[in-house]
Amino acid sequence: MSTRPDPEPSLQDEAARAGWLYYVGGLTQDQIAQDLGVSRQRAQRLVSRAMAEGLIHVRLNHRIGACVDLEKALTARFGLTRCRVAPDLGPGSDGVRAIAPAAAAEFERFLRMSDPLVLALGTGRALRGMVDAVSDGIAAEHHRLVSLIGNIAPDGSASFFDVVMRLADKVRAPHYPMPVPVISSTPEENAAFHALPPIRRVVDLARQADVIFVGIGQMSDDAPLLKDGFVTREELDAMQAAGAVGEVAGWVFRRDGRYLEVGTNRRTGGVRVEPGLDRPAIGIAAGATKVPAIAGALTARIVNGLVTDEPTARAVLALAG
Amino acid sequence: MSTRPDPEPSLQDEAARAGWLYYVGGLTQDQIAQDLGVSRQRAQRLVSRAMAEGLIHVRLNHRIGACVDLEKALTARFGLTRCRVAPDLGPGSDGVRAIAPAAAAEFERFLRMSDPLVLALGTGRALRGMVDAVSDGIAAEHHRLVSLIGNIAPDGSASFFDVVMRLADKVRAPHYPMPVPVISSTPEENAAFHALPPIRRVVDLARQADVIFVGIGQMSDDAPLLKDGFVTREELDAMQAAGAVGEVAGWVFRRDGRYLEVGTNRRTGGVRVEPGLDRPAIGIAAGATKVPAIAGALTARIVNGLVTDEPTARAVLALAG
DNA sequence: CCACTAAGCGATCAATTGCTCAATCGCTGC
DNA sequence: GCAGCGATTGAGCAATTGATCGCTTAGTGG
Repeated sequence: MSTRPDPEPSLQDEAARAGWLYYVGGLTQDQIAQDLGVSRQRAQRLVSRAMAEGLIHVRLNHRIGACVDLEKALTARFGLTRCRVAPDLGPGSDGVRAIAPAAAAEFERFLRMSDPLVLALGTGRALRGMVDAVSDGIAAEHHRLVSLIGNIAPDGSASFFDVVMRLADKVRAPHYPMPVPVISSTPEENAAFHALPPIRRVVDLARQADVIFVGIGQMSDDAPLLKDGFVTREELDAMQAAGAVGEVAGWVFRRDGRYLEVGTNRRTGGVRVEPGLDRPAIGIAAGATKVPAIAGALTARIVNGLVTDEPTARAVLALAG
Repeated sequence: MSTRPDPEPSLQDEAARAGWLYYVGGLTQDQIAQDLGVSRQRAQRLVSRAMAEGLIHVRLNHRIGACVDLEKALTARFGLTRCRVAPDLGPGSDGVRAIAPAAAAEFERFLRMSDPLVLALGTGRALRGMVDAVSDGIAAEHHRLVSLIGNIAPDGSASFFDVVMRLADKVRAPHYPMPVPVISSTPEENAAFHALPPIRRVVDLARQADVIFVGIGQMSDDAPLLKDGFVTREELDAMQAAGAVGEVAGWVFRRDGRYLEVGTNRRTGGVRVEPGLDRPAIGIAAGATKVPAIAGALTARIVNGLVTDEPTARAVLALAG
């Protein structure tokens, strides 16, 4: 119908255009096919691809009453500076899916600030989801992104630690990974790493971060630290016996949010998030198994802000009354 | 399935939740119906309502190559400070639909700035669309919104002029309407209005605006000024004979962007956007009939930024080559 | 040069969705 | 008290959509 003189649109361009016509324009896939001069099946695949690759962002522009109430309750109970509760996505669904857009929006608030900031980040699935949901094209060259946690895994795989890198790539900000083992095999090895001047500089930068975003891990039998091979079954058992319920940036804490003095905490690299900071320290976490961990981190004010979902928020309040 | 203890969710809450489950969660309407405990038809109506009421925002997160090229070409040709070109929504569609999200994003950039700004706005369908697409919940109490154009219509209807009010309502910013006739019946009446001290204060505020957002109207036979009854057929004919092609905030200009010295310009209230400002003056406009008007406003630098759509961008470049 | 693999394409078909219509509900005014 | 009126509801149905399958094509390695 409309003649398009596109010389050579990339596949992504075509997918984006199809998604735009479908979701914003409200055209049917048949019309899109006709407009783009392709078969209907191809149009359908383009639309689906646009969504899958995150070319189309969908955000909820209404504060659902029940969620606002939970935010208020959490803020009051734990004295939070920021709190967002995303609506439930239904029983079968993944908490990370639900909180990723809200977490991204929260993060973008800081990205858009005009004063230069140092933004410190942990790792984990929740943060990964957040980064994927951040809009690209927000230029943030004036901010610095620094990792709180080491990027050397026991098996050498670094795939899980590119949160800062992926983000830096998206927003074109300088970034500072933490080139130390997540957990060294001995306290001495850890100390040796941290004695090196280049690493000291990264650590100092992370310590002076203006804003902190971290996931919160549980220390139950399905602990991420165990699944990813950072702690052994025996170490986990020992720390559980010592009261471990959760972990932030690899540092394990008890039910009341106090850090353990034993176990892998003596060998954990990177920067520990100190309780009671006056700067924003936002926890991003959702899921039934994380409830005690989240409650602990909030109680001790390891984090003073929270992004979570509806069932988790309810459970945390029920647990911590 | 999941038990929801919602005491009394409002209709909007329910719609928002349904939309969230559908668009973000990817559930089918049957599942949503089951989850919310309503019939499938009701779920479908809630989802549709969520979209219609703008509770769900969809944004394209990819710069389509062809649009980027047009932005570059317009920027180079007219020396613009900002330029956004939204993809075509297809032949039958309305240009305003296409540019509203992009315009809103542009506007939100300024809203989010931490320094207090004076933001001046015109009127028109394009600005109205932009305002509707602005996310609510961006607190902007520190900015001031001021209208460039009078809010007294010949027939007394003010429905068209609530752009600033609607916006102020959304972002909770103080706002300053311009309580003068859009176009007075005599130059003397206009002068009398502008001599009043309270009006002088609003005018002064608008003159010192840090950022300006305006629509661009055409002066062809379907001119908005004529349709809305601000000028008579005879006045339009006379101004067309004098070379009128477009209008910004009610002030009529010629093909080269110079303001007319005749016609209603001698009686137009409010603040004229002066050519060549050093502050951002963003035009929001799309549509085949507006092409000469847009080209004129760009040529004379009445606006130094533009948000438009793909076919309009092509046409403007073709005309002003 | 040929076999093999992976990716993309179009057709068919079942599931999902959105629209129309008649019935019901709740409210207003007589 | 009841007729009238608008809004809301559920049922049925047609259009739209997404998945599967076999086929073709392009690229790879022997």
